[in-house]
Amino acid sequence: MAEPVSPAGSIAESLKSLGLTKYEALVYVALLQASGATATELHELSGVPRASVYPVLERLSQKHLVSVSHTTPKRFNPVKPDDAIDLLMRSIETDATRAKADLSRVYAQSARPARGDQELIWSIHGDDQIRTRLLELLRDAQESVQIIFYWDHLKQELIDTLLSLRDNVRVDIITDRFTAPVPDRIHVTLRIPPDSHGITAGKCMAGGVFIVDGKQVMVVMGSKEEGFTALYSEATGFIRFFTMYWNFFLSWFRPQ
Amino acid sequence: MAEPVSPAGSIAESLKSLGLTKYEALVYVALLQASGATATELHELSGVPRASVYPVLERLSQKHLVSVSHTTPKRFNPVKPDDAIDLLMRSIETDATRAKADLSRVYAQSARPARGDQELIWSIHGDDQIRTRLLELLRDAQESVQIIFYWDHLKQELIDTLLSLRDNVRVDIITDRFTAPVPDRIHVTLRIPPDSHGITAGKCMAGGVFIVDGKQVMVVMGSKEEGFTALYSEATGFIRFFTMYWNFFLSWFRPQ
DNA sequence: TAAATGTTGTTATCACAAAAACAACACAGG
DNA sequence: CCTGTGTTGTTTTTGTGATAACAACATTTA
Repeated sequence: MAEPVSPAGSIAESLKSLGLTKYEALVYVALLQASGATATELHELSGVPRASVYPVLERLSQKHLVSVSHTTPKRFNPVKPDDAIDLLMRSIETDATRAKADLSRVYAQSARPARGDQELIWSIHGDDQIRTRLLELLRDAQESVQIIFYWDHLKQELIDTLLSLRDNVRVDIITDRFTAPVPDRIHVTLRIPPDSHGITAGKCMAGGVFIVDGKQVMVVMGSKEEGFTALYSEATGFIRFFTMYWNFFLSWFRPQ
Repeated sequence: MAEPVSPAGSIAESLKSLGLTKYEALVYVALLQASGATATELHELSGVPRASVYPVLERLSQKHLVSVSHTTPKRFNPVKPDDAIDLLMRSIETDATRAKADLSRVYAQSARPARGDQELIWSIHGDDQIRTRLLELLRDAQESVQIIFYWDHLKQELIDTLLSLRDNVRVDIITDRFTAPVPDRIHVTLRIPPDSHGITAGKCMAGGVFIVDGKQVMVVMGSKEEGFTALYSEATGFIRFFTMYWNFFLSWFRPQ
C-alpha cells in the first residue's frame, strides 16, 4: 500500500510552521476529507483523542478555519484550503512586515562602530546568507579579486557581479572548468587539483576562496547535501594563509 | 521616559509568529543593537540568562540569522534584518505553498457528498471568511436575492457581485441608507428600523440578512469592535423565519 | 610563585506552560 | 436500557524558560 507522496504527517509538518499545532493540523486535514463530519468521525479519521477534538475544533474555529453547525451532534465544515492558508499567510505577513520595519529601525539607529572585525574569523551558515555576503563583499572590491572556484552554483550571478566592478579592479580566477563564456575582463587560469587524495572536487564537494583587495577573505566549504559553511575574515594571518594557498594553486598544479 | 512605539517586547511578539522563541527574538534584537557582541554582552542587553544565551545563539546560527566568530570570547554578528525576515518568510512560504498543494489535492479527492446541509445551521467566524462565503453565495443565485442591509462595509463589492448576476435574477434590498448610486437592476427599499429599543443600527451595530432563491440564508451579525459572526443555513425553518423577518421589515417600518 | 578572583563556555537541574493523552460523568435519543 | 455525544477533570509529555554549578583559562594580588 503505497503511501501518498505527502502523507498526513508531512502535511501536518507544513501546517505547524504556519502556527497550527499537531492536533489542529490533523483534525483540519481529516475534516477536508470529510466535510460536515461530527467530532467522533474526526476523532476516528485523525487519530486525535475524542475529548481533544472539541477544544481543537474550538481553536480552529477561532482561527477561522472551520465553521460549526448548531445541531446535536455538532457538525463541522472546513474553510477551503486555499482560503485557509491565504488567511494564515496574511496574518504572518503582517507580522513580518511590522517586524521588518521595527528591526530595520533598531538596526539603523544602533551605532555600529567600525567594528573590530580585523582579528576575527566569522562563521556564516545558510546558502542564501553566504551568497548575499559574498556578492556584497565582491561588489566592494577596489583593487583586486582573487578567486579559487570549485563551486558549481552561482556561476552567472558571480560573473555578473564581477563584471560590474570598476575597470581597474583586477579579477583572477582559478578553476577546473568554466563553462560560461568568459569576458576578457576576467583572467581565468585552469588548474586541476590532485584527485589522488581520495575525494575528487566533483559533485559531492564544492568550495571556493575569495580574496578581495588582499584585505578580506571568504572561504566557502561544503556540499549540496549538508549545506554550506563559509568563513570570513580580515585577520592578517588568515589572509596570508589563503593568499599563499592561492599562489600555491596557481603555481603547483598542472595547467589543463 | 517614553517607550518607543514598538518596544523590544512587541517586536518579540512579531518574531514569535515567524517561528522564533521569546529568547531567540530578544537575543536577536539585542544583537542588532550591538553587532559583534559577546555572549555576556548579549545577556546583559537582552535580559536573557547568560547560560541560555549560548544555546539560543546556536539555534539562531542554525536558522542562519547570526554568524559566529572563532575567537574567545565568541563574538556574534546579526544577519541584516531585511535579509533575516525575508529568509524566514521564504521558508514559511515554501511550507505554505506545499501545504496548499497537498491540501487542495486532499480536498479535491475527497468525495464530498451532496452534503446534508439542509437541516443544519452553520456558524462562520472571521470577516474574510464571511465575506468570501457571502459573495460565493450571492454569485450562485438563480432566481432571487433578498437583502436586509445594515452593514457599512462591503458596499461596492456587494453591488459588483449583484450586478454580475443574470438579468432574470430579482434583487431586492432593504436598507436605511444607500450612499452609492444604485443601478436600476436593484430594487432598493428604504426602511428605518425602530431605534426605540435602545441600540440604534448605527456605527456600533451592523448586520445583514441575505436570502438567496428562497433556499439559502446567511445572517451576518456583529460589530466592528468584536468582529463578526455569520449564520448560514438551508434549513426550512430557518429560511421561513428570516423570510418572514424580511417581509416584516418591508411592511412594518415607516418608509423614509 | 602561589593564592585569589573573574570570565567564558558548558552542563545539569528545576520550574512552568502548552499541548497531548486519558478517564470519568451527565445527558439525550433510540 | 444502551449507545453515543458533549463536557469536565487529571495525568503525562514536551519545549521553553530559568537557576545553579562546574571546568578551563586568564588576570590580579599577596
